[in-house]
Amino acid sequence: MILESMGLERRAEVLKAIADPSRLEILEILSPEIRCNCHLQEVLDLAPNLLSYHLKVLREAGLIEGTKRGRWVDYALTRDAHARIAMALPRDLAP
Amino acid sequence: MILESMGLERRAEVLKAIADPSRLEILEILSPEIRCNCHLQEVLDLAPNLLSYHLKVLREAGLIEGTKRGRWVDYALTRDAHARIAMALPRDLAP
DNA sequence: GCGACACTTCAATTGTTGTTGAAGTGTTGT
DNA sequence: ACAACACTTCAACAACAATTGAAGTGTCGC
Repeated sequence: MILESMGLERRAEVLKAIADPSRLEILEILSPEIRCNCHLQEVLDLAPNLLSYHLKVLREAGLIEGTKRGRWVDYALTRDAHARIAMALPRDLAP
Repeated sequence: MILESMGLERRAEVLKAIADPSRLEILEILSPEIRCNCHLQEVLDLAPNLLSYHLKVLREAGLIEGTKRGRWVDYALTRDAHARIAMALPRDLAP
């Protein structure tokens, strides 16, 4: 995907993905290191299926990706998570 | 308001405020210069009351402020709009 | 293979947000 | 004062997102 060509709608989608307390927390847990779903489960106090839902939202926004490892799934930030967020922010208002 | 003490909920609120195509556009119009509501009206193609609604959301997030000038209202980014957005973003994921 | 396990998906409900049309507030010009 | 104007607020509706409980997929150990 070419990040430069993100329209307003797509940018809003990325921002919506991070505009939720649980998902903010997930991103911050994943920011320094890869973590399995089970670890998120312990830390976050969410129903398993609800956690799955939030992970899906983040996946569809292109911010995280999961790789299966046996019964578990290891989640990590995508390589361009930073860039996607940067592109989504209002121009000249990024930190 | 002490920006450092923004909890997850409050941070998510700020992000929700900017996670909308119309509001992204408003912020970018306001980013270089102060603009009256009437100008936004012309540019944005939104019903007047709907524009008012979106401006209110941005106001309540502390990102813009309006000052009355006769029949019009001049809107501008707040001094700490940048900082609020920076605080709201997931740590270590800001550009 | 079978049952327990870890997670995901589905369908249904609830809760929030965006949008609309009508009424309200205050300002300008006559 | 009055009417036209610029914007805001209100109440109602539609669209969307979050949450729940139940069913589904695939993996591990016996």
